[in-house]
Amino acid sequence: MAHWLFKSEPSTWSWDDQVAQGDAGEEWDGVRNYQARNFMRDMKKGDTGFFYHSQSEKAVVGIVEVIAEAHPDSTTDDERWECVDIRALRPLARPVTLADAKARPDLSEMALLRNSRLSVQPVTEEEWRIVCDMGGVEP
DNA sequence: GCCAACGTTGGC
DNA sequence: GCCAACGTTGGC
Repeated sequence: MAHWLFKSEPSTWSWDDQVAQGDAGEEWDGVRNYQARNFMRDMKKGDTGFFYHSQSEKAVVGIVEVIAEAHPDSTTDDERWECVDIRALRPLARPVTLADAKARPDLSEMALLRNSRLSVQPVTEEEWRIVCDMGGVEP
């Protein structure tokens, strides 16, 4: 099972919005970047990911699960763009901030730190365990 | 609010 | 196919 990171501006789509969708989840639509789209195409049902708040908060706040694999993005007729569906699994006991992650030498290779503009990113098994541990949540 | 980094577009 | 111009994102 692979791990990922989904980035969102809380003012546009927040963790609370995601939680409100319950187990039905929601499309991760609106992505218009090939790299991010390609990562979504690689996702499998049951993969898990971090939900990251950009802008004001800059922290991983929750864990989500992929519940539907890549399909056309309903917000556009452009067939190039696809997205997955995700649902909220559980919040982190303590959000892991960007500053927290930067302070960890063992997270220095994380895509979040190396390419801050990528909105959907892969997370390695090791990074997954470290961030879950820092956040006080079961991996 | 600014600016650096990066992706995309379009002219040649 | 290259590269300059432009737009967007996100950290500070």
